[in-house]
Amino acid sequence: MDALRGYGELGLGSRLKRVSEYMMRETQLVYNHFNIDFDPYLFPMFKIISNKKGVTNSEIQTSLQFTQPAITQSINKLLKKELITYQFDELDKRKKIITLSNKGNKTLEKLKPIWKKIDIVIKDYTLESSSSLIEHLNILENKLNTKSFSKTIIEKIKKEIAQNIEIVSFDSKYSKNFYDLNIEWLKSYFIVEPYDDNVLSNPEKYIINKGGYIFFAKINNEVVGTVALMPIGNEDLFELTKMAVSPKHRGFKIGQKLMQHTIDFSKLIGLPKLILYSSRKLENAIYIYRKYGFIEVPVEPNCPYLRCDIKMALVIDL
Amino acid sequence: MDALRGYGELGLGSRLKRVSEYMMRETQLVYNHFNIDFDPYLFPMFKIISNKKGVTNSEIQTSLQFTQPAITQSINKLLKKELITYQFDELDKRKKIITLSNKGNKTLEKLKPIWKKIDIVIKDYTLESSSSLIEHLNILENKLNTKSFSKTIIEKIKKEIAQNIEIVSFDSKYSKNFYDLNIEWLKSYFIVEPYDDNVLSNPEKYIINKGGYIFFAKINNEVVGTVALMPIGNEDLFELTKMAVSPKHRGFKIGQKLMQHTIDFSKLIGLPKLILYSSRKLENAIYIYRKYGFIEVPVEPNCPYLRCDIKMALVIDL
DNA sequence: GTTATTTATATAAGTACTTATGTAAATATA
DNA sequence: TATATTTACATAAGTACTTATATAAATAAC
Repeated sequence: MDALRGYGELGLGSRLKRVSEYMMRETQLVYNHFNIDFDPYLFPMFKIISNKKGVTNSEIQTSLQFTQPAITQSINKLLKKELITYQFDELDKRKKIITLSNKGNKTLEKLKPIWKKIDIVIKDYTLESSSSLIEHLNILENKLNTKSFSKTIIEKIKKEIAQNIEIVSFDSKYSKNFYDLNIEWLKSYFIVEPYDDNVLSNPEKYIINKGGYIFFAKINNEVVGTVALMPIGNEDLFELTKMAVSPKHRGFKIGQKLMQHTIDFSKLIGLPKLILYSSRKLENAIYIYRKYGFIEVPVEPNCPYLRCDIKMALVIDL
Repeated sequence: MDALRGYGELGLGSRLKRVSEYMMRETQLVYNHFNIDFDPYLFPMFKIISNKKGVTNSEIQTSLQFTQPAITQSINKLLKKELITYQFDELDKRKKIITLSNKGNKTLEKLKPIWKKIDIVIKDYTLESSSSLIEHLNILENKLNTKSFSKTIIEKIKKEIAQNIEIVSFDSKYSKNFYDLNIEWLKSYFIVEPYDDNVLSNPEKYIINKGGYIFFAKINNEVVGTVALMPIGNEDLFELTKMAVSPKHRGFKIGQKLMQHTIDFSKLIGLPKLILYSSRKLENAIYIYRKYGFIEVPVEPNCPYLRCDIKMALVIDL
């Protein structure tokens, strides 16, 4: 099947190239997945610039052993992406002193955790003793064939992020987050009813002051999801509502974390039952509701939301 | 110095690429050195075509795991170099059945000994146990930095060729070789005197029948060099003359092999002394003459060649 | 038995480098 | 102090791939 492997040491050059190109492509997929505008080929240069705080074209060249035009071209790409800036050396006007831009520093911070995981995975794949370089390549390619490099990395990162989700209670400083997170899915799936806008704009008035609760999911201090418990009529009955996750952070099981927290909290304060109104359009949400034990019940005619076509209930085992 | 090395596993992709490109460039230098019109990037494809005797574009593609346009483009390059031919499959008119051309087979034969040496050198560099892929790359790059890959390969091949040089005595079938080999250096360094052309065209008449000897150096049955011993006046005195090595095969110590053989032969048949006429322009030749014990003697005024400005003699220790 | 899909190959344009060459500032040379 | 050389960077064009798309023959679907 794989002719190159059959050629042993003779095919080493072509093989190194193949593995390299595979890893580059896969790393690009990882960057794309996390919406980072970066390019694996720019890694060595970007790393040098970030390490040395002020380097010239030719300094990079001697560090990397690429040709000088390759460095110039990469610098131009980094400039186009606005990740670096430069100024001319005052003593030697030919020299361009290159540093990371603000955007570059921000991107660097986003890249660091990814690089960390890449390093871990490659170490996991390659820190194994073997009797020849070819054998090491075989080991590496076997592992890459079993499961794609990008998938492995992405899953590891997601897992770590999921573990670092923090759930916090309402604070007025989160009011804007509460509005933004909810208006996003409302706008994209339905039309925003005036009552919606009122509640979302004044969560303290409509939820907290009426004895309700709002929780937020945070990753590295960034608010990425929310959910609310709102008392309705009967003192013991609460509606689970206003659940939202930022589009950029979907796929990290943030919704499930919020749901688990809400149920745990309800148990803690002794709420016997939660209900919720939703729409069958929101398949992902319904999936989570069912997964956490919500069961479909008949929708009453005077349902509070126009978009509602499903009602679910969860009896809490106190 | 080498930033990429400092980045460890994280820089693996870029590093594999760097090593691969280095090996490709160096392999190209080896092919160029031996005047073989071939390209290291074409190796995997060419090898498949030569192994399978009749393959299609898509068969190559599945064997190599490159993209299909890459295969089409390489096929076009091989066609341009006239190394392959193709014909359409009779059952499926879309399929191009590709085979090596005559020129391709000849090139393959030239390539095989080079590939053998490349394999040996890479094995020498990489068949070493180590605890990680990165460490293996370090070992390889260290060795490649010590001495260039191309130089190592070229030297090994030359050494082997030098060991396979065969010296044979005159046979009329070598007459044309004798002429061609000598006329080449005569033309490029001097003007061909009528007497030269006569002698070179009729070696049997002018050398063999007069009691002289001609030897030829052969590599794989190809005549690559020659030298003659011609009796002059005195029965015991012979002139070493008409020494020539094909330009393509210079650097393999063929001249030295011919010289050693001539001296050994002279000893065997009891010649006490050899003389030769040459030109100081021919530095490489003079170097060999001195190396094998020839000592400069005064040039007589009636020197047989116009170009002659040096006479040398070797007294043979019988 | 026509139509849709798949397969085999070709073409076009883009990318990340390369080699070759150009330009301007700095430094060495005379 | 004028001129030659070196250094720092830029530009142009080529290469060995890539992705996207086209085309024609073969096969499947209806």
